Amino acid sequence: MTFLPVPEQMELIRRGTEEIIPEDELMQKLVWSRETDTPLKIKLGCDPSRPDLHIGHAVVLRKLRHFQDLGHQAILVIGDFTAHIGDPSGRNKTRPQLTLEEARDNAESYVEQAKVILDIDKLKIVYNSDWLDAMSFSDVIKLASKYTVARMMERDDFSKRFKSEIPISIHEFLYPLAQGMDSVELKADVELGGTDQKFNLLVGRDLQREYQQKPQVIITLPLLEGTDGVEKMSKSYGNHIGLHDSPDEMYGKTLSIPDNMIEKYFLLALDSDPNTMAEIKAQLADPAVNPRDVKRRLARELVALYYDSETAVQAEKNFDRIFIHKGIPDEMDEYLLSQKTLLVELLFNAGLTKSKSDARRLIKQNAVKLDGIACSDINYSLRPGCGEVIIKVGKRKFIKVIG
RNA sequence: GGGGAGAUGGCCGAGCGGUCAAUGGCAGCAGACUGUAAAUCUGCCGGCGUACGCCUACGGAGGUUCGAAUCCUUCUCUCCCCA
Repeated sequence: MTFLPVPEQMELIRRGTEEIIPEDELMQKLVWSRETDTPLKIKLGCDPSRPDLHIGHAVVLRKLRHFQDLGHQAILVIGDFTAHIGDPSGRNKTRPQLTLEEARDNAESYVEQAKVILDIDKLKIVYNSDWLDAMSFSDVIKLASKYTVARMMERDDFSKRFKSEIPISIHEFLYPLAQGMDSVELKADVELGGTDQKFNLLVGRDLQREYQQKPQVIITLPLLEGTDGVEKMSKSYGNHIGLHDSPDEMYGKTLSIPDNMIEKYFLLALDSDPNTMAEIKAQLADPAVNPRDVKRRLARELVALYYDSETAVQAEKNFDRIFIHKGIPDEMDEYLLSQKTLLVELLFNAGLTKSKSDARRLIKQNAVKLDGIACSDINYSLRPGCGEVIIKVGKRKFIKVIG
């Protein structure tokens, strides 16, 4: 393996990163790697407690992929043991603790999804329970003695919670130490993570020093906000664009992001090169260009990235038909009408509303349309023999009733 | 170990023993306007019934009362102060 010259490697590595700490150490490592023809060990920890990947996760996975493309050794650490502890990062509540078995099952699905981004054949996958589970209580105490409470409290999340009198469990202090031990175990050269992981990544450096290793360089990546443009993308906020979302969903959700997120999405979600970024920036600054069109390009390219360009064009067409021309989708679920059914009943049974009361509310609010005509009668019912009726609920829920 | 405060609907946060399905804010949903953007306006926002109705709910379990989210007992959990 011959490695690219360091400056060229650095250019790709820097793209879209928040911080590289310390940058000169990274360059030294790259120089050394090139001279000795040894790939660097790039560590990325993943949390298998929530295995549904979205394009927010993809940001850091893409960075790992960059390193793979540069010929370095990517190591995915499945945090099965740490998921068992519950990472407090970015939470004001303690996360649920999974059993090791649950964590392992989730990990499989995680890797399955990550395949879209990573070169799976060259990826090294390790489970941190392999070494963490083997530690004895006295090992843990010895480890814990290497860090102080004051240093732990430097972490923003902990100090905030402490100030606002929100509980912090002792085991949460152990989380960064456990993650740091992963770096020691792997002798990682570089560790990647979101900006919310900065503290944990830095602890890895400290612990490696304690264990007479060369400390890892840490690279943090910005957190991508979700479709609301405010909270970081997360399934629990309901603002995520899943890697496995259908092309239509992916396209539509992307168009729903606020305009001020367009640039960030091009950079982080699409991993655009500097030339493209300059172009996008210019377009957004140009009053003659409607930001919507830039966003449409974003949505198209995003779908093309995870599917292909043909699918992306189709997704755009579908979108235009449904939302711009107020048409109906090609495909929708069907509901077979076997007997006279109250509309309210039907909406609920078909899963279009979360309860019958909800269905009634929506009908009263003119949100339910039968073949394009709003129905505000909560007593309306359909009977067999009425033929095909397309029911639309709200902006995007459709069902075809066959009666 | 001692003393004090507190646990309310997705979150924050009000709540005089009856008029509380529970003020308000956020989030969410729908309608209008749009570009599934932003801003704005309107309505909804526990479940079941087309209404005045019923059921479930204010940390858990008991109790007082005609009646409790509101009072008492106890349990669980959390925070603060002192040691």
